Amino acid sequence: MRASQYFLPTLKEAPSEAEVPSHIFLVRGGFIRQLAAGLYEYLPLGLRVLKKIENIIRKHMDDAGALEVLLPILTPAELWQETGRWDVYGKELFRVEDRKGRLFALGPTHEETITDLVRKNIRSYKDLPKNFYQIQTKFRDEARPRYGLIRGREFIMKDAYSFDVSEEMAVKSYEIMKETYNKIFSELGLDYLMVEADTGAIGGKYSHEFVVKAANGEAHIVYCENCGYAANVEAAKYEFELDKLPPEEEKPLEKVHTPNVSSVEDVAKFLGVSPKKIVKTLIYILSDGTAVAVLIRGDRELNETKLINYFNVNDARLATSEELEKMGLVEGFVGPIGLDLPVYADVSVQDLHNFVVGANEKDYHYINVNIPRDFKPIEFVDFSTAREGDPCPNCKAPLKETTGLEVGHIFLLGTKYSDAMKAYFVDKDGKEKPIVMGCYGIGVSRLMAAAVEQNHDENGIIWPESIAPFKLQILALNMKDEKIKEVAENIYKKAKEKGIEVLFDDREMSAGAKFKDADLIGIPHRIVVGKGVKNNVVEYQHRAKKEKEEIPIDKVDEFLEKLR
RNA sequence: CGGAGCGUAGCUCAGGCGGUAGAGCACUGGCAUGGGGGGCCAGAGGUCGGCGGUUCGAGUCCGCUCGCUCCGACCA
Repeated sequence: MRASQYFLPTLKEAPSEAEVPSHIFLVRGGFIRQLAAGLYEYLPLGLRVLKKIENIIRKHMDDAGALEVLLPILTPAELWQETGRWDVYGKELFRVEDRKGRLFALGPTHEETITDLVRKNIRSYKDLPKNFYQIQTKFRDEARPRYGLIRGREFIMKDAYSFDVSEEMAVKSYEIMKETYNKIFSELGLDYLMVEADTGAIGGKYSHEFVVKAANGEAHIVYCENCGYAANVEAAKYEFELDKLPPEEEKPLEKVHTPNVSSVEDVAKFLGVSPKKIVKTLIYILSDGTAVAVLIRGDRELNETKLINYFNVNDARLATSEELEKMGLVEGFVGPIGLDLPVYADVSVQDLHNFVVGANEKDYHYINVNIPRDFKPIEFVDFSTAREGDPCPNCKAPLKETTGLEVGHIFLLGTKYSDAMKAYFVDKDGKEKPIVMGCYGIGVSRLMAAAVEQNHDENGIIWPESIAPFKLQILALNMKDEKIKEVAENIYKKAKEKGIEVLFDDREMSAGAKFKDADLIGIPHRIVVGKGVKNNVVEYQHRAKKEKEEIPIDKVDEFLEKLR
């Protein structure tokens, strides 16, 4: 491709709305443009990268026996109502109405559609297993789109759905996808982790996330360098047994005056005790309307995902000040003793002795509280958010924490959707059974951003070889110099003949501008044709490296052969 | 959805005391150049996000509204 005939609208300055490296460089390099919040246009250069990513995914999905389909973006509301997600999915679902007033959703994911297709067309165990996938635009009306391609309202996703006769077989399908995903992310050249995850709104029995390590990532991960355990902090088990305080003899319960002292830090300082001996009492309102009290040790953070999962509700939120007041509670001094609410406790509170809680009275706390002498929680549950330094649930070594971008997520769904939508098959024994499902997503457009987050320097992008828009870039530094032009044209012709994807910068611009553009765009291999032609040499440089190498013009052919 | 910031040329931004708008880069034509966004000359480009109000007069003041971004909540 000749740069003079291509479309390279590169920018010298970062657009004011861009904050993170991937957003800045993808816009500056002429890969994407923003149309509106969370909506991006893919320019020719950007689309080349996107297609490369898609094709790597496609190749591995096909190898794994998955079958590509293409489902409508519009999905009838009735399907969403069947599974109940028309209401559960909330405002994130883009809803549209046709001329007759029939409601549709712009698909944010396609469990409903694919399950409908399967229930209408698969009747027998002989038709199973099946795994269908598609690569398509998805729509989610994000409350806060951000970071360019990392979180858009319209984005490209590869979604796959497996259908099996039993959970045992579904686990096999799941394991095949796990392996396939590892192949895909390896080939993409990314530094990633596979982590245990929560299933969230998609639901299901268990799931794994694939997370690309990145400073700007929204996923919080703990991992163990010793045994390889890795999990999203939302899903990571908290190994409290190793974090317990030593046993103590019970002291008598005492109410103490703590004027204007309510936060854990303040109470700890005021009473001269460790935050580990203070127990927070949090009042949560579950989405079914019930209020519960949840206790957690002062140094731990409650994990709402674990709370929601435990109570099996759609949502949970902290009670507001007004609600606390209505219940007769004093904000900042809430405690479990004499509390007229169901009390649950995080495991961090188990076997804790002589601790501090609010006294349900302004400016008073109880000290030397002990379970079960002073109160008794209904149950001890793991509600704690995992964090750096916690013991690994497998091997007890201290966990490390990191942030990353979730680029893939696989779920063993079980029969959640097949039950709701009556997707049944007739088994060998002649009985009708629900099909057991799994679903598997990859954020294709987000991957493009993730690759840049992980591969850039101060001058621009350094594309991994497998997804670079071109493999080779030729810079002719002075197109008015006949010799330079001739040599460059010749190399370009040869590279094309060898089937190398090459971008030939034949534009009539200053040399400096060409170098800057080349660095920004980040094509891995670069041949510079400049004043060296007088000595019959051209220069080779890899985008990721500083060193330059001189190649005699008559050896260029061999050199290109190596690039093939 | 809560909190904050910002909308002026294609891009990045200045002007803000009310008196009819500027820079750099980009763009067009020309010249000289050609190894890291370099130089010179000439030119084109704006209902100052929108609506309404105050005023003789509004980019500037006031109200509303739309858009974009950031922090948080939420979310794959």
